[in-house]
Amino acid sequence: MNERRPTIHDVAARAGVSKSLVSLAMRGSPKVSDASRAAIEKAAAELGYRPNATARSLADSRSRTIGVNMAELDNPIFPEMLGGAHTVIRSRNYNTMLVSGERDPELETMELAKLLEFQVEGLILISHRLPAETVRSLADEVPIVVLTLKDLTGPGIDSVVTDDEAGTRMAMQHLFDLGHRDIAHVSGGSLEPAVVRERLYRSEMQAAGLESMARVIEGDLTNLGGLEAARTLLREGEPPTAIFASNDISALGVMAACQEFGLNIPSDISIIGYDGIAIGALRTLSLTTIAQPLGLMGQVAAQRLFDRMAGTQIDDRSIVLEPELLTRGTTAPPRV
Amino acid sequence: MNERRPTIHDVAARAGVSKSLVSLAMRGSPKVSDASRAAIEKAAAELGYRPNATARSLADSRSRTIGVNMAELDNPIFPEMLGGAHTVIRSRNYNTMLVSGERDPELETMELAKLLEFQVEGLILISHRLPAETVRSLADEVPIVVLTLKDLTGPGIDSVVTDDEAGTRMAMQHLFDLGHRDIAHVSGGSLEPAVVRERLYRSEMQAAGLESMARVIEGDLTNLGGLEAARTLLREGEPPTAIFASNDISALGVMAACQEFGLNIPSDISIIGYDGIAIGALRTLSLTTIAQPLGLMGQVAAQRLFDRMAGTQIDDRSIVLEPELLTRGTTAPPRV
DNA sequence: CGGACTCCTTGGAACGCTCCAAAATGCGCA
DNA sequence: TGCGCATTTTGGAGCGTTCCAAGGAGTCCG
Repeated sequence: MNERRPTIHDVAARAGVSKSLVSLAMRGSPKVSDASRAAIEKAAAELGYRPNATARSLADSRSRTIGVNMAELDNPIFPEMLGGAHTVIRSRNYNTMLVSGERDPELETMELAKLLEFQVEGLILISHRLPAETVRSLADEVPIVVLTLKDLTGPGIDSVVTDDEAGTRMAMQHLFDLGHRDIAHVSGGSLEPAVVRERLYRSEMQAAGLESMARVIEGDLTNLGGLEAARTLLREGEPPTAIFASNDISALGVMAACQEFGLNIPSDISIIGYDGIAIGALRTLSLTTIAQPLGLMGQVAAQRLFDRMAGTQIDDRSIVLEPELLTRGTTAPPRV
Repeated sequence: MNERRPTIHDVAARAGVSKSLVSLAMRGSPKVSDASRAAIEKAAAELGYRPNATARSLADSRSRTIGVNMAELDNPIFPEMLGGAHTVIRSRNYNTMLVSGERDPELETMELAKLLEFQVEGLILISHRLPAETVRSLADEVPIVVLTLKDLTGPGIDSVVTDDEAGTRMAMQHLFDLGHRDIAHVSGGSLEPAVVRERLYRSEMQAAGLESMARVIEGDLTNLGGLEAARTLLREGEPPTAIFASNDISALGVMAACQEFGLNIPSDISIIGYDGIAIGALRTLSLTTIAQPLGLMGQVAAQRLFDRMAGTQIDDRSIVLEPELLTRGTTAPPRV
């Protein structure tokens, strides 16, 4: 491997100028004469010089790095959001430092601490399991944007979510429009978006005068959870004509259970999910769903962060994006 | 937001000791007396002191950071590998800096340059589009582990792959064992693993005396590519009894095409993929496949990198892991 | 009671860069 | 030729750590 890497001094010596001038030249300052610039560039190229970003960060106390936390890698909505954020971060010439807390709050706290030690200038939490208090205290040191959860507020904290109430209404309306009345819901546990979706499911059923038909089976936003929930439901007796699942991967589990019970989708039973994960579009699955603009959410989150960092005085708030109904192959009118 | 962050000096002043002693204490040196340690810890806690990793990196010229490049986020095998690598990196108390070149060699080169400026101590390339020469010159500055491609060798470069020849043989053997003879292959373009799989498909057909039945339709490792390829194949006339697709996401496209043509999977036609992506296990899909140990590959890659960084004198080489046949629901004996 | 240890503690240099005030250079013009 | 001004260039201080050689404080023993 290499010996010591060339520094700005080496370049300066070789080009016959001072280190300060090299520094200026490397950053493209207009103050450098053409002759000097040429000499410096030549020397740098010959030496294979690479600026040391660590030293630079220290000197001007800007790390040009954004920290991103992703609690779980296995639900594809998170990598999709990451992709969006990443694009914006890169376009600003910043770097992304990624950590993952693996759903363990303690581990997560440690990982975030490391990010702060690296002087990240902003933090994006793509799903997290931290107590609100912890997040608030982090926000004291660096601006934070939280994705998918809006209940968490405080100085320096923004959130980017989609309008889950509207989305759920769209899902229910779609089923109502098709003629469904016996609609069950596979819920998603106690995380905020799942709670909202469940609440709206109930209120929509009620508003349609179908209160008595409302059935909620407990799921957990995983494929297996959806499978088990749907099995439980279908064992109970008369299947509903449609199932609204709290998210897409659990909807896929629901689909599997229906097939196990010999139900044809969508002719015997309709299924609608929530999220709009890319694989749902696979022809093999063709899952009707309420799509969140996942990539866009990531982008907006990053943009917001940069706004904050620029010091623009802005209110802490939730940015709410609109979901969209993607009508695909798993929903149809109920059998008459 | 915060004012100036407290530094080691502030802690020292408050605890009534020298900055050097604080430095020692922060790193848990046994040389510090209990009394001093207690005082320092108290002062640090009161001030909310956080060590500055940037300064530390500069001082001891170790960034404790690994750079990871991921050319594409959309094939789920890459996040799965990332997860594995991530676990190991974290367990060594290192950080992960993630970049993505979006399949654009030029962009990729720039992103990698940034990583090097940040003084990453090692580089993991989870898929990349760089010319061999570029990678070799990077390897001159920092150890590199390349995932999924083994043709790239050179000083300081390791690779982690699975045995694609063995895997393809397993796939073909599985189909032969079921009684298939008319087996087609949806290929995957010119990237190394796809090329190997195609070559082995041909040689296995030949070895089984089925040379004349071998049919290869060009795919590109995407869902859509698989769909189109299978459509082309099925339009041609008599469908094969089985299709071996070069990877899982294209296999899912193949499945969709078969369904379009009214073929029942697996009773009319068997399909086998390659990779072992998590969603293939979804009950709804139940894709038979040759699984690569994706998470493990990431782990091994990271481990290898740390071995290198530790300076252990080791040969440049490919680490070859074994694939595994996952018999699921898309393969069965051919209709007689 | 002095010296030799051991155990703690310390200040200063160094890491590679940016920032700044000040110095050097060049140029036009009287 | 000399002066003022704009343009380039420079050395030194500083960013927050770690490392190191050296200094102080005890302790033990002869």
